[in-house]
Amino acid sequence: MENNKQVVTRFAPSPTGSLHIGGSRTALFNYLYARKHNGRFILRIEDTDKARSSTAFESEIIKAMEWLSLKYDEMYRQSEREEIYKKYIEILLKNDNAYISKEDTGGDENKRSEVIRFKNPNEKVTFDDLIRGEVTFDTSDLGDFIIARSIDEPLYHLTVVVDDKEMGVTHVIRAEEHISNTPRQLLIIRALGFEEPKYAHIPLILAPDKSKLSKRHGAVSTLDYRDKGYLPDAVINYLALLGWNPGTEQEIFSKQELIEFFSISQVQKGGAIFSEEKLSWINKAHLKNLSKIELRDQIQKRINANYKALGKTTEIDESQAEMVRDLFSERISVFCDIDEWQKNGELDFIFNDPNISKEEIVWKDSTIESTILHLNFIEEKLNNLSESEFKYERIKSAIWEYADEKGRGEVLWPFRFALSGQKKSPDPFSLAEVFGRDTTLKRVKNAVILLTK
RNA sequence: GGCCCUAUCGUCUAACGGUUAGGACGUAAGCUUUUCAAGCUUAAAAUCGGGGUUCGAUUCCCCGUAGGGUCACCA
Repeated sequence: MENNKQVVTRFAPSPTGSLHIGGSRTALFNYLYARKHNGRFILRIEDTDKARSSTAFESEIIKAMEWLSLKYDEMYRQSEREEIYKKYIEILLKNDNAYISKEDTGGDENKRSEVIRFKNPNEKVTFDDLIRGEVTFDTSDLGDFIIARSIDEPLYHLTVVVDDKEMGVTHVIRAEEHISNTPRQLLIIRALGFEEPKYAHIPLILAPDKSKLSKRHGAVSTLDYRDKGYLPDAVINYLALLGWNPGTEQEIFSKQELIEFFSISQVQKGGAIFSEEKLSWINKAHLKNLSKIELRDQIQKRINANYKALGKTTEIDESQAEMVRDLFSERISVFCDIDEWQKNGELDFIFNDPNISKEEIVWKDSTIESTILHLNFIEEKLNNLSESEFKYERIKSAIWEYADEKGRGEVLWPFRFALSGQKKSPDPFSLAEVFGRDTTLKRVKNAVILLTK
């Protein structure tokens, strides 16, 4: 067969909307297949419909692919290739495989009175889909379909066939909705005497109600996920797993691993519901691969952007971002989690001394008097630690025995509350370490003063 | 409606004729814990229905059923 031919795949979106998550997965599968087989991956903008295509959408598609770093080797625009299509339309016309047809426009001024139709041989067409096996259509149902508005205005089925041939595309990996387009394209391919590419129709991505994913289901644009703060590698990882499986129990993959393990034969036939919960879990796993510096920078960027969006001039610096990271990195699944905390003021205690509630700082049935006693003990113990000794373990061992004796909640709750002013927060030892000696002692003293009043 | 595709826990999926039907997300419980997370352990949870084929069907075939795609001078 043609096994030694170089693999060429393509992603062929029409710039009539932003790149949605399903399109990204199609692009990904084409990308992975090409890379795996040392082939070429082509981006082809299918913008023959001038009325609906826009360069704004085109650049959005490109931006999304860049974000996911789905690098293509070549890029084409169909709007720049009309001469090529014209040549083939003429061949089809000359060989009597197509003809100019007089149309009844029904008074529609957008419709042409003359169009070019393909002369359908009305035969059964069978192709071997890499995912579904043999698929057969009776093309006599299709009639003499239109392949061009005029000799200079080709339509989808014609341009796809011509481009795939001209670009040497060997594998057409596209969404399931194109399955019924395949017989039409095969008819044109046969009329032109082209070699047939291999087809792989991948299943659709579904919304929770099993309908086709669309705008009304929330975020569907790929760039929405960038804006929410998902990591591109996590999105790729999740998308790959939606409809494909490695045959092992591994779930977290780098892009390199995906290229290594990807295989069309392991692609699922049925549609899959998109689950943001699982995406979020995968994102969290990928977050662990980020360096501490990257993590800090991302957090700083996110927080400052949020302040700006809220119309505040406040900004946090690197060391403040480091504090947030050290205290909260374990709790972040997606960077947009920070938005919520920030909105609820759950992060404020890191940057400013908290306002402490006199009622809430007292543990359960305890009293103000004993709370003061405990805080004084803590202050005294911590006072004995130098700045460089102010580490989690040292702080803990300075207080633990006492807390154990008096009741951990009795001692640790007020300690933590003095530092955070929050009913929920990281543990007091982490807080103390991150805040450092001065801030910690100051906040403990403040709490005592408040309680003494 | 015609044509085509699909069908395993709620969800993503494994099992390519023989398994106590496995894993993950989510859910619940327990452990841990000053709180909240995290972490660890455990549990509940599935082969759409009916016929075949076979010693034996999740797996192969047929018929239903359900869901989806497509039927443009869009792609």
